[in-house]
Amino acid sequence: MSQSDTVQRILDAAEVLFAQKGFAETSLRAITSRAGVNLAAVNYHFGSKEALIQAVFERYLTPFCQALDAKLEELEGETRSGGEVPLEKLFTVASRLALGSHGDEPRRAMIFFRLSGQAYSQPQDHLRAWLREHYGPVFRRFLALLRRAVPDVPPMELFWRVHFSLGAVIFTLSGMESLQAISKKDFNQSVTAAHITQQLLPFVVGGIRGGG
Amino acid sequence: MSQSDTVQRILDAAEVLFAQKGFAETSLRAITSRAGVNLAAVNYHFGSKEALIQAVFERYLTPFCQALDAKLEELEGETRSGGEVPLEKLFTVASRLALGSHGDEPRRAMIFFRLSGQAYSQPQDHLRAWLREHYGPVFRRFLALLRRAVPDVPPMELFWRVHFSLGAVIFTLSGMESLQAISKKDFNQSVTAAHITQQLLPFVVGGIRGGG
DNA sequence: TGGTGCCTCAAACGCTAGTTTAAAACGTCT
DNA sequence: AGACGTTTTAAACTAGCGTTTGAGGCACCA
Repeated sequence: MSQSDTVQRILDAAEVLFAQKGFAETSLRAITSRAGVNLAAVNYHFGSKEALIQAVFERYLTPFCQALDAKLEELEGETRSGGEVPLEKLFTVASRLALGSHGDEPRRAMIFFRLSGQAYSQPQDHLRAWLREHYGPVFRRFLALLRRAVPDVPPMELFWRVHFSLGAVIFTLSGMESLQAISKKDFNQSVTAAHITQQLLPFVVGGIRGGG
Repeated sequence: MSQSDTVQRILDAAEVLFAQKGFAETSLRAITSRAGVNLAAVNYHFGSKEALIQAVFERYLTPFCQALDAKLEELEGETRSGGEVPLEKLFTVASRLALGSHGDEPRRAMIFFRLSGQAYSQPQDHLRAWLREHYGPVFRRFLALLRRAVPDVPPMELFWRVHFSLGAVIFTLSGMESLQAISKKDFNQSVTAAHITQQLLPFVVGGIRGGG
């Protein structure tokens, strides 16, 4: 078993367990047991539990943000010759990337949204600060394109509405499995990632534009 | 120190600390220390930490849900003679009640929204199930009025959009203090509860109606 | 005054957590 | 084959957790 193998197995196990039970409620013993590695391996390879949490985020977020950044640059290029990117297209691009930029099934995206939800509801802002520092620029780039897509919405209100949208996405996907049960019971219809994003798009677009 | 005094002091301390640091990260020792009572008092008066968490929710939610239920009944009465309650009015009523049904400043509402966020991102659905069981009927009553306010939105989509809205609210108010910092820096404008709900209303209304 | 419930208190219990240690195993190069 | 840096292993350590215990305090009524 090579080094990277152990590291990857730990990351895989941690990703799933953190999403399932939260950071505090997931013990290193549970992670290493699931990964089939020794308990001490986490502290050996990552240094601490906190560092492991950051590593889990980094492994997912870095490819996604690189892909998003490239795509946004492409879109900026298109609009340099006048016009702006439609609101729907911006969100479609982002969601398609979030769901499929890793080559694996969108199940991982779900797992990761759950993680994000827990990161945000976490008190200590170590993690939040770290996320903002590392991935803030892409977010601001997205926001700039957004501003040109809805020029009639004042920047201040747009800022808030983007956060509202983020909340809708993360919160919903965080509570997926319970919502899945409700939805199945009330509407006899199961829930897929594609299905949810399909529902999300009109809501977010309507919300950003504002109503009333 | 009378009994109810100790109980209330524990609830006060727990409410703040749970919101600040989460359920798992808040120890009974921290709670009793802040409350100025003995460690064993929690297990004596509430039985367990889990029961204390439920008690915190109950103390807040019961008055709110009673007030909301009464208000909804009143609205139903108005519409019995034909017509339906406008979307804006439904949400205005709900938000006003959430912010002011306790006689104290809306700061408590913020604390409570943080709690809700943590309850939802929590893995064990003991709490979620308990909340649903106790306060589900009011929610369904609200949903029924909503359905009549936007008859052109299919029930399935409305169901999702309501959850998206809930997510927007809880997520935003959960991350308040960090958003406060950003907003102050970028827009030189501080953030109040009234201000946020004012921003939320058009977003939620637009989102529920849907755009695109 | 003595007894009866309710409450408080300091101390301890059992347990699990993250982390550390030192020896053993492994792979690689001379 | 032997030495060396890296990785794995089992075991222990320290700390903090929720909970329990039994003695003590306090108000109230006979």
